[in-house]
Formats: sequence, structure tokens, C-alpha cells
Amino acid sequence: MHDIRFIRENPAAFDAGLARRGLAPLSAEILALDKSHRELIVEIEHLQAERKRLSAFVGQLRGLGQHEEAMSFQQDAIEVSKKLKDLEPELDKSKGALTAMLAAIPNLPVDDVPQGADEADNVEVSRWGSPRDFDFAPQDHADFGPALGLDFEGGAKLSGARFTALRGQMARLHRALAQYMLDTQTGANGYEEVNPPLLVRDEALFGTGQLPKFAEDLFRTTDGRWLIPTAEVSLTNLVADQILALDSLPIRMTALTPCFRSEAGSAGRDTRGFIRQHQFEKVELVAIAKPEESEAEHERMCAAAEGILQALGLPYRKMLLCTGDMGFGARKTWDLEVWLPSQATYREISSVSNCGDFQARRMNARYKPEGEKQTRFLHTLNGSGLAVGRTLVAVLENYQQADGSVTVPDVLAPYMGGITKLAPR
RNA sequence: GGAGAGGUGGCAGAGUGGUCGAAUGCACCGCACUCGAAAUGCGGCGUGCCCGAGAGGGUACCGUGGGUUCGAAUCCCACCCUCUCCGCCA
Repeated sequence: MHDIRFIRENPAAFDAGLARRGLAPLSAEILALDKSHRELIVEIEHLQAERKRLSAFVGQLRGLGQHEEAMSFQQDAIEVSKKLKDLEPELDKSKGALTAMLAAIPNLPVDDVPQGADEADNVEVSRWGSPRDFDFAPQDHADFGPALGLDFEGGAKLSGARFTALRGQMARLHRALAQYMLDTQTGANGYEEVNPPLLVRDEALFGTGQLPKFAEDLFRTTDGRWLIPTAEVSLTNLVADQILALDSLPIRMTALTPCFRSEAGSAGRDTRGFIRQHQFEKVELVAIAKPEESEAEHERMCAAAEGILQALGLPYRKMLLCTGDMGFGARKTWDLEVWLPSQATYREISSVSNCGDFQARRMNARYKPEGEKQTRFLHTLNGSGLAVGRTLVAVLENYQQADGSVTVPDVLAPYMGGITKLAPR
């Protein structure tokens, strides 16, 4: 959600930001709405003041037993009330139009975000590790995975395309990855473990920006709730409608949860394999920070995600997303892309975003700066640390052997119950 | 799911149609007293929006949304949430 006052004072900068996002200028339309809306407010508040005054007279005169005089004031008050009844629906209408307009506009990129149309224009920031030299042709996990317990058929039978059952050693490896990540984020990286609800109300999804625009990407329950597409929704909204104490900041939270995405717009992409599923698990990182701390917090969070990839020995690169590839709520995003030998390319495994005060404004999450009377909106950040399903794919492909087996990365040993290798059966 | 009770400022808690943004206490901030502190006294102490260069003024907000009324924290309706008991249940 954008600050109407910022738009009032910097309409050109606002439109320039929109242009960076590939959007047409909107400030003129917004400011026209805003102007007429404020004029309505002035008119209505005038009438309210008048009604208040008259009604107080009525009460006083009644108390004094002067009923005739009271009647005359009451008549005047009735007139004022009538006018108000006519105007109030208009106020609701203009307020609604303004809010709807502002709620549908994405966050604006910060200055150092590169200009671009799509993912082809993302900028590589750094690279870690080097792809392994295979002395055989590396296979696609979708091909050798089933023999190791990646049960695509079973998943499809139960639930349809893009659902997969993990069995035996494969389920164990998946669980080991998730536990390792969660332990690392809660331990070394100091994020508070949270086990949040997976079903949320409209307001939560509005707060993080999935609603009102992206309802078609979500699953909805019969009682009107929604399955979370990411724990970012649950975790970030924990601070909604709060004025946080200074000494509680920054707040760092993490959660291991399933995520549910209907992916309505992506039919045909990654239809094979475990890359794009309607249901997957993810260890999410969320931070709530003071504005002046959010950039450092962003770096810190990205390092927390990178640490997992490094510990697992998975080659990856860090990309700075261009304006055209950033999500709705982000002002700056890094993607971590892991090397997939079968595709001989890097694929997204984590996305780490600073949303500035965009989400905080939508969910009304504030703090009171030291020595100031005015409250201010917090900054919110989120990142994957990491997506468990895609990490499983990366481990399978990068650690595959010529015989179709997969060696387990050392760091997972404490979680694998003695299993050091997944062997085909 | 059934029956009942309740949601008021940071907290506790009063207020059942008019001068109530709301008593009182606690907490907090400032000042006075003190060498300093405690105690005491005095003053201050919610959030949003609008107007205003500012000083300041206006308006709304007592869970949320509607309604009745000249006027609603107070009356009516719906919803949300909390608590107690019963049922069911991992």
C-alpha cells in the first residue's frame, strides 16, 4: 500500500517508480480522487460539528425544561442530519475507490534495482561453488527419483498433477533437509521458531499483498479461509495492528510449513518432476525491523539462506532481481539460484525480499521511534531459507551417482539415522 | 455443535441515551521538595484523518459492520473474538 501523502508531495517520483515497473502513470488520477475525497471530508466534518452543537443545545434546553426552544433546535438538527445521510455514502464510495486504487499498485523498486523486463534482465551478484564434473551424463531427478522413493504416480492418483508422495529414504531425506534448515535458522541464525496457522483470513493475505490481486494463485476453503501460499503470510501478519516496543526490534521469525499454490498462471511450466508443486514445504524467514535497519537485515537474511546452500555443498548464484521480475510487495529482491546438472542451469531456490513499509502499511504494523511522538511504519522482510522441495531436487541431482544412487551430504548425517546413501530398489 | 457470560485508553476498572475521548487507580513522562533517592504534591500522558505556514482548530474512534435517534460507549441487528459449562474429538 502506498502512502497517499508521498504521492501528493512527489507525484513525479511516484509515476517514475511506476514506469520502472512498466506501469502507466497514475498520480493524476489518484490525486484527483484524493482531492475530491478531502473536499467531501471537509464538508461532512462541518456538518457533523453543526449537528453536534445543535444536539447539545437540545439536551441542555430539555434539561432546563425549555421544551419549545429545544424543539426548534431539534428541527434544525434534523435538517443537518438529513444532509449528512445523503453525503456519507459518497464518502464511503470515494474512500473505497481510493483504497482500491492504492491497494492494487505494487511496491516501487529502490534505486539500485536494475531496470528490466523479465528474468533475463536480472543481474548476477555473486556465485558460490562450482558445478561438479560428472564422468557420466547427469540425469533428471524426475527420471532416477522414482526408484529412490519419489512417487509421482501415487501423488497423482491421490490428488492429480503436481502432487507427489515421498516414500522411504526419500521422505527421510526430505525431512532431514527441513529439520537441518529449521535447526540452523533457529540456532546459529537466531530466528524464533514459529508454528503458525496454515489457514488464514482475507485480512492476512491483504496485509502481505496476495489479496486482492492474486486470489487465483491461492486455494480457498469452504468456510472462506485460505491456505497459505507461504509462511510469510502467517509470520508477517503476527505483527499486524500492533505498535511494537523499540526493544523488541528487530523481530526474526522462522517457520517450517507446507505451502499451497494453485499456480493458475503457470500451466505447462515444469510439469515434470518435483520443481513446481501445488503443495511443498518451505522454511521461511521473516524479519520486522526499523527502517534504518532493514537494509542490513536484508543482507543478514540472505546470508542465512546462503549458509544452508553452502553447508549442503550446492553451487548457487545470487541474483539481484530487475524491476520487471520482482514480486508485488518487494522494493528489492535477491534470488538464490541453485545449480541443476540435468538442466545445466541455475534454478530459483530462495527469494529474499525487503518490502520496506509496504506491507506494514497494509497491515498497520508500527513502532514509536525513540523520542518521537508520532508512530511510524515498520519494515518487513521475508525470504526462503530454503524451499525444501527444491532443495531435495538439488541434492538428488548434484549428489547422484552413475548407478542411480544418491549420496547424502555430510551435514545431514545427524538427521538420517545412519543412512548415507539412497539406493535404487 | 448446544447453553451462558463478556469485549471500554499500556494495564485494572467505572460509566445503561445528552455537557463522555470517557471517572478512578496503577504504570509512564515532566516539574517541585531532597545532597541524592523514596514518599508526597502539581502538571502531563491514546490513535487516525481533515483544515492551518504555524500557533492551533475540527472530526471520528469504547471488538467490527449496519440500524434506531436531533443526539449512541450506553438501545436494536449481524458478525468476530475471549471465557465457563456440556457434547464431540487428534
